[in-house]
Amino acid sequence: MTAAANQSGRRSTSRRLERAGIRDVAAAAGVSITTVSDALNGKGRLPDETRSRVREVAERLGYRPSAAARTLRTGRSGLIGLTVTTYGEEPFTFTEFAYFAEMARAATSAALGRGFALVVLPASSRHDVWSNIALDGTVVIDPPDQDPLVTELYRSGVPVVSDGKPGNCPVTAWVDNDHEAAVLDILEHLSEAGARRIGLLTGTSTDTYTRLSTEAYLGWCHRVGQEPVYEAYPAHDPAAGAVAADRLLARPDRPDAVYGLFDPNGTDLLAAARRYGLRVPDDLLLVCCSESDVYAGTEPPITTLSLKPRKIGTTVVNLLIDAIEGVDSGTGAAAGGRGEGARLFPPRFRTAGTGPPPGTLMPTELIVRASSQRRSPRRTVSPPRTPGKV
Amino acid sequence: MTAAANQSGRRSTSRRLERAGIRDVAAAAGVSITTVSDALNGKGRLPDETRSRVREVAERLGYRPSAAARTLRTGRSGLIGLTVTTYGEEPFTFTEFAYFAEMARAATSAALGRGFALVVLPASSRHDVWSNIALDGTVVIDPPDQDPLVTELYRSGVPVVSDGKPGNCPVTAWVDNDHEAAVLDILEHLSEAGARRIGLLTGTSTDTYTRLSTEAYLGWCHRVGQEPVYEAYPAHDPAAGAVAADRLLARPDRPDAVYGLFDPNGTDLLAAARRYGLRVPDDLLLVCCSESDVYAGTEPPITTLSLKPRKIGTTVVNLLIDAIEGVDSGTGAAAGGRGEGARLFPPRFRTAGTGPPPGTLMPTELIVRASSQRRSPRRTVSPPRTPGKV
DNA sequence: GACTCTTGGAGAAACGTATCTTCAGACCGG
DNA sequence: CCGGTCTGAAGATACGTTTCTCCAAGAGTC
Repeated sequence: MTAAANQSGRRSTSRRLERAGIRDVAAAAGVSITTVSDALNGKGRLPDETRSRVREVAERLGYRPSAAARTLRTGRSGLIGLTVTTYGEEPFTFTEFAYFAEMARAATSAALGRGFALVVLPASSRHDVWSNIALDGTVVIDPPDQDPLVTELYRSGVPVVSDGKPGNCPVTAWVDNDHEAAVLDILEHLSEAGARRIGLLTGTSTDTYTRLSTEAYLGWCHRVGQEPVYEAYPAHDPAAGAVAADRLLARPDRPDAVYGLFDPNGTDLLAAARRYGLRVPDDLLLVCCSESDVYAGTEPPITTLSLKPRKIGTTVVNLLIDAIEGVDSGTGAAAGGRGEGARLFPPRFRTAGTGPPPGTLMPTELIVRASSQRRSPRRTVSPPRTPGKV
Repeated sequence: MTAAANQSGRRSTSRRLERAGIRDVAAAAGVSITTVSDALNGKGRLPDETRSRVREVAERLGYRPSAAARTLRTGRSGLIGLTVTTYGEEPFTFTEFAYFAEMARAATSAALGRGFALVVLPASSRHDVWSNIALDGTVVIDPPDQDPLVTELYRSGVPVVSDGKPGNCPVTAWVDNDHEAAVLDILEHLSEAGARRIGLLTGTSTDTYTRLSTEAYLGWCHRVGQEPVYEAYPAHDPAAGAVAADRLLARPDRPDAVYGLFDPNGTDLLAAARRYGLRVPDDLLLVCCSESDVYAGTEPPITTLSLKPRKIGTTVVNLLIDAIEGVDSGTGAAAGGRGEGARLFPPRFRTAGTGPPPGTLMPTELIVRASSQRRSPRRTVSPPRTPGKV
């Protein structure tokens, strides 16, 4: 009795109803484990006849390779983390704003298309959950400065791509909109529509989006010679947004045009305007940043800035997977092919060419509707800003 | 030279920069890997001194246990699949409707609280992606009849809990609203507000929600003696929804009250009413099913039915994890502790007590606003229907 | 002083796959 | 007839844990 036969025999007596393993397939097909593995994965040198026979047997037995074993062996899980930011008490904002929802959807779809699946992981989740999952890489949305999580992941060799230009933490790559350009575009658009004093509804948090947008506004005010007129509120609190919108329109130096940085600002501003008897767009021009199409149906329809979350999600995931597959093939070839000599120059992961990580800027889209035009409404689209490496 | 020393020596010379493994920790702490494992996992019998020393060394080396190895050994990945339905061309609806978004958020949060993470997997995704992931269980949203995916998962021993009463496929458990009761509630509410002829805006798809709701409406019409007045459209197409809303109000037998089954119906109906010069609620009473709070701010505010997706998401996940942990401890004890004798009664997974899978009905909430009341608006909440096992 | 318990911990066997290495035989030119 | 190449496939090892089994030494007991 050979060792193999003994093993398979022991298996079959001690556990009956378990899932079929590769050994069972091998035994049933009368070949070795190696042959089964090769046949199923399209590797090795096997005649087509053997290959198809093995496949057939595997199918018949309902064989499903163990993902865990494969991951352990190959070092690849096919899993990508999707980190979502946490605001306040609520577990996480995920889908709080349409932006996240759209972005996550596109990211999931893009990942799936390349054979990866997404694991949703709030940044606030317990460390043990994080480290209990074999991730090939991580997408992180708008990491705060010095994010310890990102830093640890990056240091432990997991590629990290961020949506939103990262502050101080090292990432493999990042993707963001050109927020400054977008804000300047809008301010210019409002000025052309006749605005004399443009106000801003912004947030109190320190994420990149809020910061860059606000700075762009303040810089523009300074250049143009307008006194800044803005209200800031905690963006995660919708009720605070309504209050802030009201406050903005109640000021003695009430603006005649407002840009709101967050999704629900449009309706809030509209409601506030109504309360103060302001007609939009006649007395007040309105633009807000939103991915929602409800603003096409409001009275009047409101001009919105889209950050194109779908494009961003897709790009982020593709960059990440490029890094995952690139890293692995690169070190694999260098370490495997060379032998002892290579030790003099230990392969550095992703550190080759130390410099700022490559960033990509994505164009935004201004969807012009009635709320920001004093003349007849007409729908235009801003020319796409050329995306470029930075 | 002991075997262990030899091994660790070989390791350290051949691979320098790799992550620290449990062996490295053991060597550094001067103990065996068993002790390290026990110390870190709180098992075995070890004095606190040893435990803390090992923990400290592990911390110093930045040791992170390999999730893949752990999963392979324990058979548990800590991963739960979240299947989302696919409509039409788009990859998947996930977050298309606020319902899904809320439900997914609650599910993620609940899972995380119990140490599990969620993997988002469209039902349409390639089979190889599914089988490449080690899932401890799956949440499936509104599975169609005879869903092959669900059937295979269930048969291969993976617990499956569905959101939405499943048609013909076997599941471990399911959770759903009492859609029939909810619709009857609304029809009654509208009747009390003075409606003489109630119309329905429904979908053409065959999912449980659409089917049960429509049937409840038709049954009610039959009982009350009203001729049904409804329009159906493909729910995944927002444009078709607007058209259907228009069509419904353009009919010669125009209803004086409408219930819309899908989220955007409220605004669509409002717009259509405006087009036909109908005042809400004076000429037309309106209710729609939605989780969005934009309907609190419309003119007039619209009464909505909430399906309480958060509760459903939480419940679904908790049921699933209960099943996961229950199953495992059960078979583990039976198979491991008994030895040969147990073979006479092979452990059956989740089949004990063959009958319909346990279902849970969750109460819905009717948020009454101005659109469905002819008198002064007042905000009430329907008494929670008693949830019960079926 | 022989005995049982208890404590602290080591050894080694899985878990199920992928892959590196080896090997037997067929084929082939000289 | 013989060394070499090519084909088809088997053996063995490693991936990094967890856990079952077992052992040595000290503590208590009669």
